[in-house]
Amino acid sequence: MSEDLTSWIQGTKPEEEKPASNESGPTPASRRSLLQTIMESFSTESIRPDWYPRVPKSALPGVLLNIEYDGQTGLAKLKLYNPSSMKIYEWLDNSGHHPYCLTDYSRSEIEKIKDVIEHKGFLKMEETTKVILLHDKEQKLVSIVVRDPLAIGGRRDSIREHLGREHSWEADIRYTKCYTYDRALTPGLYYKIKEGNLLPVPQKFSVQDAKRIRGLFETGSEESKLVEEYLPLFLSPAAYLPRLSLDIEVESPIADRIPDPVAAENPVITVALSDDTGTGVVFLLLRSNEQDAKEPNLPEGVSHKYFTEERQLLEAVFHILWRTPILATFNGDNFDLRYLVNRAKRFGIPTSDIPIRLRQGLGSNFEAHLKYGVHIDLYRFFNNRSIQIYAFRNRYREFRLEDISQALLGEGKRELPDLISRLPPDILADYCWQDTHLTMKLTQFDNNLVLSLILLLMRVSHQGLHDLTRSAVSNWIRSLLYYSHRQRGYLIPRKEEIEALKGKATTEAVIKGRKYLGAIVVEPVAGLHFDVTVVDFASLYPSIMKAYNISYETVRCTHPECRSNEVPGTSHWICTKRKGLTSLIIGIIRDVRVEHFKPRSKDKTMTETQRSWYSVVEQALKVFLNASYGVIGAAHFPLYCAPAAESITAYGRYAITETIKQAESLGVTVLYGDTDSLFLAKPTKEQLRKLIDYSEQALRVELDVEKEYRYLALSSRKKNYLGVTKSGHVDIKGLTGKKRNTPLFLQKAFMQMVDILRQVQTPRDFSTAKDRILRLAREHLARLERREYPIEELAIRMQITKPLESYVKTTPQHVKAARQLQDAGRDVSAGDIIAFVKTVGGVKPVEQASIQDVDIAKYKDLVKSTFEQVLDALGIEWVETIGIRTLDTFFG
DNA sequence: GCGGACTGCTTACCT
DNA sequence: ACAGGTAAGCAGTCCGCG
Repeated sequence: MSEDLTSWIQGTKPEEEKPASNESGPTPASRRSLLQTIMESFSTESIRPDWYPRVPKSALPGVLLNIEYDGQTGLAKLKLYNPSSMKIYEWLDNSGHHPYCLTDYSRSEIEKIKDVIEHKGFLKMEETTKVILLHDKEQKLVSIVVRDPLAIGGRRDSIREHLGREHSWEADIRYTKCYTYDRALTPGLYYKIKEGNLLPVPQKFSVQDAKRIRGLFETGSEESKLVEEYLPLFLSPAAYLPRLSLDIEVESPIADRIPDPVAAENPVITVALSDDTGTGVVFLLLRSNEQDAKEPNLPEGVSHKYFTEERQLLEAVFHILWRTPILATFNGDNFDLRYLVNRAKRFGIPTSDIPIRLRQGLGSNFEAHLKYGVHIDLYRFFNNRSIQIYAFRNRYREFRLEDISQALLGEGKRELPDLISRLPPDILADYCWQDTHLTMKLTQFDNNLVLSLILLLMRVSHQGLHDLTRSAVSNWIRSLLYYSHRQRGYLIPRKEEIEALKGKATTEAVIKGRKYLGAIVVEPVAGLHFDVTVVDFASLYPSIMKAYNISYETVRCTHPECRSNEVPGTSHWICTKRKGLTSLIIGIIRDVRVEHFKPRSKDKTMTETQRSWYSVVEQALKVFLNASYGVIGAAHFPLYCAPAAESITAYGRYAITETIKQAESLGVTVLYGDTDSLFLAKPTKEQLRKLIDYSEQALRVELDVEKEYRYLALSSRKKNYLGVTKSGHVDIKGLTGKKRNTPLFLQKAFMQMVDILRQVQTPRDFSTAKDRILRLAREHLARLERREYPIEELAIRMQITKPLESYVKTTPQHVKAARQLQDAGRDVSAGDIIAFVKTVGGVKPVEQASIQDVDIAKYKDLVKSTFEQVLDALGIEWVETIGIRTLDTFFG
């Protein structure tokens, strides 16, 4: 398609280039403030700058941030960001690329379909040859090229409808994606505009890293070819991107009710903006009775400005947003930016002066795009489950700015002394500034981890920032795989084709309603165990995909001679003739992560900056790896293939059961295990080595020593244990005391118990620990009896996961409480966490309850079951803990 | 009319 | 809109009970 771009990525020598462009960019300390620079234009320029859009014939290198479709010209539009000048440039496609789809009809057959040939968007037909992976053959197809994306799909009379779905391929890929893949674009890397053309800017990166990574793969292998494509993505430094953050406050006369961003009925009273150098500004609306307001006390570098007219305040904000290259908000998509737009409309500010474009996203979500720059809504990014779990290891468990910043920054929001509407400007300024400041800090902590991660994920998935930060991991993987199909000339199959050819799963899941059998959880040996070694398979499922060549096209392939290559425990077989694409890609990512980036991210001989970069790459790759198996087994995924997913878990079960057998034959007792891990009782070095060698040789998966416990407390419950490592770190898994819905008083009591256990060194120490735990439990039961805890600490906090009215089968307690809140006039929507207490008659929302309402007996039961999970494992009976005599007192 | 046994629903967790 | 497996608590149902 585009020779210049692809050839560079394939590794031909890039043209000479000055190195300036691939520096990480000026750091905040050494450059001028972005916000200040923008505000200097206040006096000389109008709201919307006359230079917008900036579409130069030649421009400094910039990071490719976004790929959009320009409705006016009907062309793909790229946004590039040059960090030194802090300016965005646009580039419109000049290659004549057009939307298209593929069909198996011949030219002459198509000519008979008048609705296609005479379609107003129809341009031309082109013959092309594609590889059909499902049938391992080549096929001639016709590409139908059209003027605009809607001619292909999205309307009732679109071409794909006239061809018939079963005769059209690749007809539901968004045009911006289609363009990205065909032009081999990598968002997150540097490009430049030269004489009107877009050119990649080669990045210099560590020769040593490149050499080491190349060394992981056999010369001439498919892996070694593909890894050349990946090297620039993994190794080019992430640019430092100057940026702004924003937060607004809106007057709201009713307590507990968030102002409606659609109606936008109430005035915007405060807007705070910050840049990454710590420079900030707070705009304040002075209401009539506030003319002698107290001056706000803001940090150095943060100024404030009063407005008496709201319209002027909005216009000042818009003036800044027209010049903002990257804007970070927290929930700006659905609140701040949306509110600003709708509020501006009420004032009659012309649309052409509003720097924000709102778009309906999935569900009830809105998206707010900046017309000039790009907008990251951190709320949406942190809400991404893969980011929460894999990148941030579940460090935050709720998604409010308060929770996330406390967890990641150790700093929270300002406390509100009163309703927003009743606060004087100086307090509002401080409150609003803090939110803006936290939002900025979330993009900066750990060496700009969040932005670097976003850039890496953009590169690997070949998606622009806007889509990347707003879509889930299945989307990222889909994009990665579609890109590879296009690059290699493979036809992207339709979902129905895969299902029709491969069929359904053949095993039966343990859980009713699931599609196939999953992992094995070993029955724990209840009790206290000293000196336990945990071994686990490194990235088990990705390793299996790699080692056993599992992809949608290789499972149940069409070659009769492959049928003998059976998957244990299933009726499936795997291709022996062709390497699967998913298997190839995931295999490379696995090897590069496990063998290169992960060890280096922990290597103490590296500088901190180096380690942090290795760690970013490692985390980004982990996200793709961890989800790669899941998406194949997800029915909505376009490359869904149940037999492939089922084959992966089947090999997983095979690996763990064979390893258990081997351990036992070596004389090692297996105490517990889950999916890819085994807990071994006092194994010797020799036994461990033999076990690790065995899995490598016989199973072709890597087994590593994961950790060593001084002691491990196992109850008879699976997925429940407490282990103390040799270094004194306590691992707690699955225990009630750690769950977020456990009342706070009990979480604290539980942590006190954990602290007692942390100090245990030898079996002898347990009798002291036992006494102390006994006293602890008694103390808390007595305090309950005396109703000493603040009622908030007794609250059970549970999430409403769907709209309240769709709880029709049963009415769980948190839903009862939520309905009471609703009756009292509060909005409750999916995702909200409801805090309630158990009362004698039922439940009450914590806001409506007093300590006297609380049903103490129910809370004692909770204490009992929480403590029991640990005591069980220590061989202590609860009755024994409380003491026979006191039992009557407490449970009489 | 009531309690125990049972199933199903819901949430939060583990890998 | 990544998967399946497990624990826990409660809601709702059925059954037996002179």
